[in-house]
Amino acid sequence: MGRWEPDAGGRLAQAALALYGENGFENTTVAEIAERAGLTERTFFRHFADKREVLFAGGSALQELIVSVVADAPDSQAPIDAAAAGLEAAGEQFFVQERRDFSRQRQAVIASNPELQERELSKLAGLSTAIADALRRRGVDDPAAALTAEVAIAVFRTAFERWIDETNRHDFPQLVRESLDQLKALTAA
Amino acid sequence: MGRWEPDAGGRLAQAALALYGENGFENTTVAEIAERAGLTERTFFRHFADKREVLFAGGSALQELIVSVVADAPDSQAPIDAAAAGLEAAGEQFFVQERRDFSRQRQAVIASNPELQERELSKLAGLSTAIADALRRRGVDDPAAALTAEVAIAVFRTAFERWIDETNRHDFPQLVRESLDQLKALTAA
DNA sequence: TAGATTGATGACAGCGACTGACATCGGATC
DNA sequence: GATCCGATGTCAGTCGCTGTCATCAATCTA
Repeated sequence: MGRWEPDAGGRLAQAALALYGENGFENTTVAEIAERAGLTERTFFRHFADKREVLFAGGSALQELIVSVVADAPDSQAPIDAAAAGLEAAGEQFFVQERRDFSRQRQAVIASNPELQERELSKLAGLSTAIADALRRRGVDDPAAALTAEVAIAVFRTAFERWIDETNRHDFPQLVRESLDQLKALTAA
Repeated sequence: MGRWEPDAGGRLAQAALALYGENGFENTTVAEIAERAGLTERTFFRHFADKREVLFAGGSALQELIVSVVADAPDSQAPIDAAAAGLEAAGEQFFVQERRDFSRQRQAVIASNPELQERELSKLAGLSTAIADALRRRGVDDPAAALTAEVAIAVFRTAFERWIDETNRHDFPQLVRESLDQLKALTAA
């Protein structure tokens, strides 16, 4: 048995999401989050750079997975399809049925606060440049790489919104494919 | 003669840009900005919502101009061309030769600080939705309106980067047209 | 013209996000 | 068994930002 309860970061993230949902982001203090997690405010800032980051901690693993799939895609695959394959793979690992309620709650919190929306935009921009870099390493040149990455982000957002939707019955990879097909049809017109 | 020196907001913005450039955004306190402008910290926050916003105050006028041009574009014009016309008009009014140094300095400050980059992303996202709304009012339906707006933002960013560039000799509207043409050629391939 | 009103600013107290420095102590290492 | 290490606690401090009330020149009003 360790000196402390395990998974301090996870407990902090869980407490934060719960409190942000209950009282709103701006009405929640970091001290309250830490207290619910059985820790101190100082420890919160050792695990997360700031009060917003606690909602985006999982993003780096997501990004790494997408980038690795794009990097390992067969050469025959078109850039946009390689990027979409990355999104599908991410969906299979991160956006699964059991996490839908969590994702919904998290997204509701983000949607209700401008500071959190700013951070989300920043994270998506970072993901876009990471995908663009991966495409360039595949030999795609600019500005095609950057544009393809931005389109991929648009597909990702669309698919995620649909996946979150109450009435949705499809899984994330399928929604990625549908969104991508619709986009292709649009640009073909 | 008034009770106070005129243009308090302008003086604050000027002092802020200078200090951010001299010492960096995070090493500059709002009290310092206010002092250089001959005002108090409290007054700063009456003119600007927060320490970042002082660099983005002009953005609303830019957005309004772009939206109005998009709204008044002839019906015969394709959505993307209407959006581009808005960007060109904005360039003629805001991105003129005399302001190039100012824009460069401002952009250098933003580029050197993540918080400011977040705010800029947020402003561009707001501009994108405003353009998309204007296009919808012209009868463009989704998702074409949203996608066209995002493409317009990409064109704007590209044109702005080139306009800022030391070696550039072209004016902003021309760079908008060039960037748009390159983008069209890309999607046509 | 005297008095009321307005609007931009100042003064001040206070909260909360975030940081630096140092102490603590169970577990791993040698 | 001594030593080191790493996660946490404690505490003081800075700074962004807000609420509240006072000030006072300009302007309006009776």
